[in-house]
Amino acid sequence: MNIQQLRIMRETVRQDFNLTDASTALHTSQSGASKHIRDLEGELGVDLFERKGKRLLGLTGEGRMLISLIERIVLDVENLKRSAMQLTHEEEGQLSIATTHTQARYALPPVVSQFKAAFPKVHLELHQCGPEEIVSLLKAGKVDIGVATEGLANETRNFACFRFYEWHHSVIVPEGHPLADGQPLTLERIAEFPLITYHKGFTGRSRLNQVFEDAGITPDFVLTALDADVIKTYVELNLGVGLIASMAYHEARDRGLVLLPAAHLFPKNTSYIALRRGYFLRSYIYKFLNICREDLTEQTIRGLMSREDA
Amino acid sequence: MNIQQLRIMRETVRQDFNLTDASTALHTSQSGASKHIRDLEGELGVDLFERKGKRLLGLTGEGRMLISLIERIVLDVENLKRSAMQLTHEEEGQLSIATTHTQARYALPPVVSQFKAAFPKVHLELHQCGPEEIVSLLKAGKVDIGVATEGLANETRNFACFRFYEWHHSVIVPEGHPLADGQPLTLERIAEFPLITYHKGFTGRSRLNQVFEDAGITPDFVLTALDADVIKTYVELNLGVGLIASMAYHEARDRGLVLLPAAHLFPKNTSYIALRRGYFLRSYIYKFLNICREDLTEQTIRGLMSREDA
DNA sequence: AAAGCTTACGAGAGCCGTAACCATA
DNA sequence: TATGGTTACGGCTCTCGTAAGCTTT
Repeated sequence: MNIQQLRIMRETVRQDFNLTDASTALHTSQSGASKHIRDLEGELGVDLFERKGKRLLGLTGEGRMLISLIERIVLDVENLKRSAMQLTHEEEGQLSIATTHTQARYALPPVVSQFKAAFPKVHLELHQCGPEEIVSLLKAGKVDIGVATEGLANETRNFACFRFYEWHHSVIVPEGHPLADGQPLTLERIAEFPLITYHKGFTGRSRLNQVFEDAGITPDFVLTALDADVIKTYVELNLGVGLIASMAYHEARDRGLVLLPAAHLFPKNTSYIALRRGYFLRSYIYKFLNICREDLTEQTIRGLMSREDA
Repeated sequence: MNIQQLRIMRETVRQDFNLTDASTALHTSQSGASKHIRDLEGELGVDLFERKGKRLLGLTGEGRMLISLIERIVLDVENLKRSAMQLTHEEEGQLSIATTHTQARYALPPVVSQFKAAFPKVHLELHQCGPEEIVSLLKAGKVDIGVATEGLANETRNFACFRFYEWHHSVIVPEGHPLADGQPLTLERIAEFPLITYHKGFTGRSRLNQVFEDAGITPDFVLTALDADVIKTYVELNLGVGLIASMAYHEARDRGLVLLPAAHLFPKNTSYIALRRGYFLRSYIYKFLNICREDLTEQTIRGLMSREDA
C-alpha cells in the first residue's frame, strides 16, 4: 500500500467515479491510476468499486466502509506537509478569502489592513462572489476563509462557523423625502414607496422578506442589486426607498442621502466567518480570526473547530 | 513521502530514539531506516530529531508538533488494513484477553463459552496476569481486551473502560468457626482473627485496607495470595479467616467452608473491561462486550469509545 | 464513433540490504 | 572497544507513462 494509491482512490470518488478525470486531477496517467486501484483492491482483498464491465459505477458496501478512513489518511498526509511548511515559513504564504461585496467593502477593510501590517509577506487574495459560490469555493478548498451573512451558518457539518459581527438593516432616502419627516418609521409607511434592496440570497435579504410577509404586507421591490453602492445610486435618482445594511452608510461620503435607523423593524443579522473542518490552519489564519474577533485565539479556535457552532 | 518513512519515524520514537531497535522491530535494515528519516526530514524541510553528533537524542520542537499527526496516519493505515481484513474474514481471527485469576475463573467462563458458540473460528487467548501487566499488555497492543477490577479505571486516556459487573467481598471460614455463630459480622470481630486475602493490588485489596484503616483497626494479614483458590486452601487448614470476592465461593464445590456476606462492611467493587482507544475493532470484539453487558451494542460502544468514561 | 477502463511494456526512480566508515559513550 | 548512525553502492522492485486493446454508451 502507498499513499498515491489512497490519493487516487479518494480522487476517483470525488470525480464521480471517472478514472480519467481523477488521474488528470492528480497529474498522472490514467493507466497508472487504474493499476493503483486494482493493486489496492488486491492488497486489501476487497472490491472497492462497483463495476459494470469496465466502467466504475460507484463504491461497493465495503468501499463505503473504508473510504472515510482513506479520506482521513490522505487529508492527514496533506496536513502533515502543510504543517511542516508552516514551521519553516512561518510568515509567508497565501490567504484566500471568499466574501460578498458588503463584507469586502464595509467590514473587512480594517481587518485586512491590520492583518497586512502583521504579516506583510502573506499574499492576500479577496474573492468577491455570492454566498453559494463562497460555499462551493470553500468546499473545494480553493479559499481558506469564507465571510458572509448568508449561506454559511447552515453548513456546520463541513465548516466551522464563527460569529463575526451583528448588524441591522436601515432605510435610506434622499434628503427631503417624506419618510424623513421625523415621524416614527413603520413597515406600513415604508411599503407605501417603491423599494430598492439586495438580490435574493444576499446580505440578509431573506429576513427582509420574512418581516414583510409576517406583517401581511406586500412591498414593491422595484429594483434589486448585489451591493449597497448600486442601491444608493438609484435611491439618489429618487427611484425608491433603499433598504441597506447600516454599515454601508457613510455620512460624509453619502451626502444627499439620509439614513433612518430601522433596528426596531427588522431582526438583527449576523455575519459569519467560516473555515473548513479538518484542515491544517497556518498560524496567520488564526491571527486573521483573532483580528476579526479579539476573543478568538489559536487555542479557542482549535477548541471550537472540533465541536459544533461558535 | 511514503508510509514506510512514517512508520520508521514512529517506531524510532517508540524505541527511545534507537534507530537500530526501530529497524529490527520493523524487520528492515538500519541503514535504510537512517536514510528514510533523512529523506523525510529533507522533504518536510524540518529537522525532526535532536542529534548529538550522530546519536539521536529526542525530538526537536518541530518534531514534537508533527509526531502526533504521523502517529495518527500510521495508525489509520493499520486500521485500514485491519478493517479490510475484517470485511473478508468476518468470522475468523484471534481475540486476546488479559485478565486476572478472579475474572478468568469466576466471571469470564460463561462469557467465553457463549462467545465460542457464536464465533467458533475465532482463536481465543486468555493471558492471565496482574493488573499492571494487563495495562502494559494493552498499551503495547499485545492483547485486545483487558478485564480487571484494579488498574484499568484510572487509565481512561489510553483505554476506554466499560463497567463489567459489581461485586462485594465476603468472609469465608471453616465450618464451626466462631465467626459463623449467627451473630452480626463486624470489622472488629473479623480483625480478632488472622486474615488471609489477596495480594496488594489484586481484586479490590486496596479497598479492604482502606476500610480497616478508616475504622482505626490494624488487622493481621498472615497470608496473602493471588487467587481465591489458594486463600480457600489455607482457610480450610484453619490458618485464618478468608476475605474473598463472593463470586469465588461455590457452595457445592466448597464443602467445609462457610460464606458470611459482608456487603455491609466493605464498599462495592467494580470490574472493568478495557479497550485501547483509536484502534479498529473486529466485529467479534463488539460481540464479546455485548455478551458481557447486554446494553453494549456496536453502536453504543462506538459512541462511548470516543468520549470519556462508561 | 466516442468515452473510458485495462493490459503490455520499457525506461527510470526509488527502496533495500551489505559493507565499510565514522562518531560517541 | 562496543554501540549506534551515516555513507556508498549494486541489485532489484515498483512506479510511471505511452500505446494498443477492449467494452460500454
